[in-house]
Amino acid sequence: MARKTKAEAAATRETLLDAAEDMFIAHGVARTSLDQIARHAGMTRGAVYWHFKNKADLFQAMLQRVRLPFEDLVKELDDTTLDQKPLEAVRLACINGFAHLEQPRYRRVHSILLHHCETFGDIDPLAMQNEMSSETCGALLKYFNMAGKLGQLRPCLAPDVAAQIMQAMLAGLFHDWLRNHESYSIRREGAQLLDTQLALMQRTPPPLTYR
Amino acid sequence: MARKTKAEAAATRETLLDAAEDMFIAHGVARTSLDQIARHAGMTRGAVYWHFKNKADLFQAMLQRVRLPFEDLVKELDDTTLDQKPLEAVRLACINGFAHLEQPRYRRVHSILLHHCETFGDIDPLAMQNEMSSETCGALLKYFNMAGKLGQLRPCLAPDVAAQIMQAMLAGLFHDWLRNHESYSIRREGAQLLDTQLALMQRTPPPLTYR
DNA sequence: CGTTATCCATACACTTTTGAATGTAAAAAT
DNA sequence: ATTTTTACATTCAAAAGTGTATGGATAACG
Repeated sequence: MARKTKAEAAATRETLLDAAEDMFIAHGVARTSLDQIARHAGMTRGAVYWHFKNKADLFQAMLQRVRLPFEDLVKELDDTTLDQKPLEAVRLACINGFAHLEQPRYRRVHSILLHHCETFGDIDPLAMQNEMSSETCGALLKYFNMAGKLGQLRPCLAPDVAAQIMQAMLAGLFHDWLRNHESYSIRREGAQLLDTQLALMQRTPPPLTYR
Repeated sequence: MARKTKAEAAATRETLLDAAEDMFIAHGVARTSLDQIARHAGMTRGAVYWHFKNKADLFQAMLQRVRLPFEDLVKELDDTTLDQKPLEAVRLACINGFAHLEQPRYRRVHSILLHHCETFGDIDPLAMQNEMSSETCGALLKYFNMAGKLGQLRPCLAPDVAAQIMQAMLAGLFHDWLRNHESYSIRREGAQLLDTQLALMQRTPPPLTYR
């Protein structure tokens, strides 16, 4: 086989990861062999074993293309006036997250992580989910604590419970949407649920139209 | 091998299913072979292939031991005074569901279904999750509609949105707890989140202690 | 009491997948 | 210009898993 240039080699690596996503979504991680991935990318297993140590290594490389921690979603907003409006910061960060998730690559990889793989090799998707979950909940707690101190939460609502509720709702919505993303848009549905929930939580809910 | 009595044969069948749960939890469905299941049950693959057609058949048999639709959780309450208190019906049904889930077998099988298996054979866990989800959401919608008609919901809260929010929160809580059930009790945490959420949703929230 | 169907172990053939070894033509380094 | 890596394809050996066929002891049945 003729040697490729550095750029070409990097491109084939990406091609392999794309093919892996395809196959993982279609048949699950465990049920797709490295040969199937290579064939779907128009190559052979030689290419796979050149770029990746094994299946787990390829899987990890695939995940590293889509990291998005909650705090980064907040930072992307870059709005200093949000310091006095923590609930609005949460809202915008979530909406920003929804927008990210509608990008095919993000959606697909997260779908694989949550719904199309189980523990294998040295990688544990459940541990990753726990990390994501606790990190999100911690960030939410920070903002709800601020909201509590600023008197923007309803008095009957403890900040930590608010954070847990919001975390659970987002996770549930996330899971549900990933299971059938073609049936609705998470930007629209998510925004509606999010706005309603935040309206229920804050001290003086603005008049939301019942429709 | 000597033939067993009918009762003994039925017992070995249960033993095999128990062993399958163990191995599925420990190593995932795809990564456990029928031989590993048989050995863990103190038998050989002959027993497995006698009682089940193949791995998918065994998997389905395992699932059939734990069905619990939301409507059944309501029926188990058997309280006719609940007709005028739909939100209380939802609350009790959820709490009843939490109690069910703390039974080891229920918890383990649902954990397998949600976190330790991917599509294989002719069974599709995602389709099952969609069924569970839509069924739960439909039941919730029924009760929130009643609550709406009875004027027990806050005016800014549309019943269908309320059902979706509640469904998402329950699903998220469910997923999170199944990932680390040893770190907290879903009966306690679930009840707290549930009560708070329902208090936020109903028209005249009772004074909840901030603590 | 004799026959048969059951319950499970054992053995065998087959497929799938993996990891490593080898080959090779061209890009890069010297 | 020569040498050395690189970027794969091809081939090979080994392991693991599956489904089936067969055997054997005995419970169940008439």
